[in-house]
Amino acid sequence: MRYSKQRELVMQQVEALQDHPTAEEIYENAVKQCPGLSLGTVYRNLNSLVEAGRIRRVPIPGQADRFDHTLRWHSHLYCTECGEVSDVMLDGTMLQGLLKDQQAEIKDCVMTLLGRCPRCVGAAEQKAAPVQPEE
Amino acid sequence: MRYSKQRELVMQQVEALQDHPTAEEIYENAVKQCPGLSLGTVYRNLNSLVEAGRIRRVPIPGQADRFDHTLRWHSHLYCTECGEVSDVMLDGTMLQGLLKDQQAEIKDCVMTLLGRCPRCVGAAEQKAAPVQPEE
DNA sequence: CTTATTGCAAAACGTTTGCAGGTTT
DNA sequence: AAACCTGCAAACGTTTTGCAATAAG
Repeated sequence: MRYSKQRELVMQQVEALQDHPTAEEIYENAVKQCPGLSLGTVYRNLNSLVEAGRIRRVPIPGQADRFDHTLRWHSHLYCTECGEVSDVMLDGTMLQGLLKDQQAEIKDCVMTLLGRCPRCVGAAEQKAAPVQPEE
Repeated sequence: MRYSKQRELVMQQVEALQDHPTAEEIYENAVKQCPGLSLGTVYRNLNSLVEAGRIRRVPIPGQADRFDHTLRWHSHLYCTECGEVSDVMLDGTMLQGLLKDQQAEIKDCVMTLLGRCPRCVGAAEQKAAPVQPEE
């Protein structure tokens, strides 16, 4: 990955705006320091930074993705009242307690695991070729 | 909620297609039994069925929402290889073990909790009026 | 008869992409 | 000079919406 002023600026903004900004918010702040910057470039750079593992993507169901400078594993609480997204430190054993938490009022939990299903893992073991490989 | 042929058909399809269908897939199957049905109507009915608690929405990051007839709490595994979405029975204490599961290979976990953050819960307790209430 | 629901088409939304020109190495 | 990166604008896929017509209670 080659250096670019725009990418470093995007990286800086994700670090500066600690409140899980959207691409749009990052753009609005970054364009002040780099007039002419385009939203498309912000999206492209967010994608490469996520791919490079320098930032994390935080998908909020039904809304624009948000981005997070914190790399360590954690969940997010989207407040259905004020719309704020806050960090929730969570490592498995804490989940059960969390769901009964007194402070936050958890109404629902949207969790999607990404990985390979048992069928694909099994297929790879046996033939080193996956079931229905795609793009 | 008034009865409608289209809504019951959508409900039927979500129950029949157990593999977490998208709105598009539900439409393609339903239109066979109801020529002239429109995709907009399918979306509208999926929304009211979710709101009524008769079905569940399953958001897959970066993809179209899927829908699920199972109401009890569970997570979903989106296989990054074959694209299939399967159910994962999961109740807190199982999470830690699951993340080290031998069968499925979990690469990432996208979890968003929905609820009210401590600030909003606190505000409601004190003044019975929330911080920045919205729609 | 009143009002929810429909089909249609247009638009909204977040995001990606093709291209021609500019920047980095 | 080669490859990458940019701005711009157009296009994308998913979902929502305004409207006049239809169907349910």
